[in-house]
Amino acid sequence: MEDKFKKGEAQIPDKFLKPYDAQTTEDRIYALWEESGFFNPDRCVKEGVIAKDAESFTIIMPPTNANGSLHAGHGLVMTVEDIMTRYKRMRGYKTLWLPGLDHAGFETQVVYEKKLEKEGRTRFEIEPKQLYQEIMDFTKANSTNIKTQVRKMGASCDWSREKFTLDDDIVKIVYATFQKLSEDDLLYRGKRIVSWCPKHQTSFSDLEIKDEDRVEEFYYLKYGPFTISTSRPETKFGDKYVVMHPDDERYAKYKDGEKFDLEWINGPITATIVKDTAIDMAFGTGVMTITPWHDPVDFGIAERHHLDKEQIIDERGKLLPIAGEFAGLHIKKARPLIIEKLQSKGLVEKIDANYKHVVRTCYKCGTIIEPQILNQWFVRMKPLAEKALAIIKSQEIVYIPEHYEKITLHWLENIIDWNISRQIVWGIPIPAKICHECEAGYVDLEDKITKCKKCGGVVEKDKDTFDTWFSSSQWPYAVLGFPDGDDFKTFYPTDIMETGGDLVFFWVARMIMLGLYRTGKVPFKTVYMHGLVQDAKGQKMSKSKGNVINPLDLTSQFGTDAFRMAVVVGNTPGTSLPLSSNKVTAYKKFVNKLWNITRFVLSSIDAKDFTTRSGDASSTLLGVDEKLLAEQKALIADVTKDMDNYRFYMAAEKLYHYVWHEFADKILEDSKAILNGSSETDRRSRQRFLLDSLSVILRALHPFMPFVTEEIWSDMPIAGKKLLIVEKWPE
RNA sequence: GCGCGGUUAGCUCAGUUGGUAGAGCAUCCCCUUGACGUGGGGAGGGUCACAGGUUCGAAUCCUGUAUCGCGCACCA
Repeated sequence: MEDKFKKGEAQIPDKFLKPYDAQTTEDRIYALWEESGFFNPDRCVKEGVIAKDAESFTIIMPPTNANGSLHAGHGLVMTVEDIMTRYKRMRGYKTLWLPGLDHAGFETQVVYEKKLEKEGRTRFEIEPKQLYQEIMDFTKANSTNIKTQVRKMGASCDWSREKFTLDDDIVKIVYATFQKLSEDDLLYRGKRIVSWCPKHQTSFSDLEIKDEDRVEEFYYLKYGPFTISTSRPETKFGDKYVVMHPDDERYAKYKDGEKFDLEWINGPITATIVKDTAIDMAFGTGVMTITPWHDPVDFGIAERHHLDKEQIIDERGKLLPIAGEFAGLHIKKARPLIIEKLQSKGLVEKIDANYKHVVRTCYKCGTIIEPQILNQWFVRMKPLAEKALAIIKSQEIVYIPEHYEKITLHWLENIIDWNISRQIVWGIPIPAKICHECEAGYVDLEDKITKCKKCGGVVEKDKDTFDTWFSSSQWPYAVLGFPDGDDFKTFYPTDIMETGGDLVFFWVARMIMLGLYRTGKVPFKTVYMHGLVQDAKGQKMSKSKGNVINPLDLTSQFGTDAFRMAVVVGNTPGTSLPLSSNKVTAYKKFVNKLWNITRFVLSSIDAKDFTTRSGDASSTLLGVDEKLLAEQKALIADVTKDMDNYRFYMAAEKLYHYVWHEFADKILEDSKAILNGSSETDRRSRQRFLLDSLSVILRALHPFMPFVTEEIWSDMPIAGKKLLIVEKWPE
């Protein structure tokens, strides 16, 4: 090894004679950053590395679900947001990246229920209070784990400001919003048809429903003088209204409100004719019977005509006494038996076995959603959506990529009221009282109401909890201490909301609406949607497919810097990203390349002669090096433009290409001759250029590869240097 | 049905106001050179899905078609 360096005069640190060891370096460097306090913008100002009057730059980290460990998607989030944060910090902004954890109501409860299932237990046998405590313990245990993992990713977020969605101050703000919505008549409790999952025993908003194409049997049944059709004969017990279009000439002789008797599943009934324009004359026979309790369209018709509504199926999916001999049977088992009976009575006209239609299912367990009429809290969305629409159209909030704007506008224009009640224990309890007698509900933050204002009946606490998105949609202003906190004044509105495209309605649109509603300002100026991480074959990662990549496996194998480069390069916002270990390997080689470039550069100079910064009197560059410097400056300017326009994939690739194929392959190779040459001035000029270039490269790569660059920086012979994390971005 | 995307080298994808098609990986050939073999030099490989249109000029803009995704809404 020694003779290789015989011509270099300089002594280089021993560590450069060995390969870069990411494992031991990363934890050490992260500890160094944390001790420095530079993740905290206040500390940066205090230490004099950021100007007191500097402009602020804020990213609120999407609160991580505290119910498991990080997956590859989190790895991408942490990487992209850290790149933005480190870049802005180096540009001199008062930079805040605020981390948080989400109790993730339903999601966490589902995870915990699976755990219970494995232990042979079920949530329905556990006292709500105990269940809450168990899940809280589970969440806390996971939180510690997750925070360690976020650190592993190199996230330079301000841990001193970390928040949890169940923190007292957050809950207080969520409650205040609930009350304000009520005062502004934007909140109501209503007996409305909601989407109910019979397995999870809770209602959902329209977003938690997944449509699924199915081929099923479609039954044509005789209903008095009519033929009706249905895919769900098990709901038909209580059907006593037969509906047709008022303009349908085939049925012109029947009048609205006319009654007639007929033989039905369990005996003779009296039916009433209803005329409604919701009927599609071209579909089936143009006649249908309705089940208002279990179908949204039927519910609408019943509401318009003030018809009776009867529950047929209970919360567990079993038939109620109205089903007569079938009562107590699960609908799945009951269907063939009901058809059998109908056939024996001669009421089945025909069965179409290949009926294609869409079934609404629970997005989590795939169980068929059973619409039910329930008393729930709803937020009137139209007025909130209108303000959001205006703001988005005025470009006060910019979407990257752009097309998410159109998708959002479309959703907002067709928005329906938001059911925020969930029948699960894990969440923020709804601060309201419900009347035992008449089911009226009252917002009651101070626990004062004791009697129903309508009927005088006894009231008790609402047992439901908020939809977790109701609290997370208030996250940006809640975590900053709205309305009086200093942070709120300094850092709100935030600059960027960086998240996955799958949350565009669930979270982003609702944050905009509630942010505008509570603070009168947008919660963020830019929405940046990263793509979903897929496996090497381009398939979505899922636990059931077994192709989930744990980012920590990759970082421990290849180093965090390599992982970060792999998820950034080639990842344009909004498109999905296939991740393979091949790609990570390629960037591990790049880390090694940078390491060896340093080894060459440091061994090429005489350190004691080069401890000053560029621009120093002794650093006059000769023509060739001046030209190289100009090219380098052009590259950096280009990269800076990419950074400012959120084209990180491009910035990273350009730097990679420059460092490897320009600086290493050409400049370093050419340098060998110059450094060996007889001209002292040529040699000095080149040495100066190499050292300055390495300084520029390290600073430009730092947001992408923070660990290895910081580690190398610590050995750079530069006078008055600080930690690289707070050095200036090159210009 | 309505809406939003994609279709570029074997694979994964870039291509920033229209100006001779790019990268990484893979393949093939050559090379122990003061750092790095986790390296260096070089090569092959694309009618930019298809058809029209605008233009001096189109991967890029417009129209249509095909095809693959995704989202939303639904008819009993």
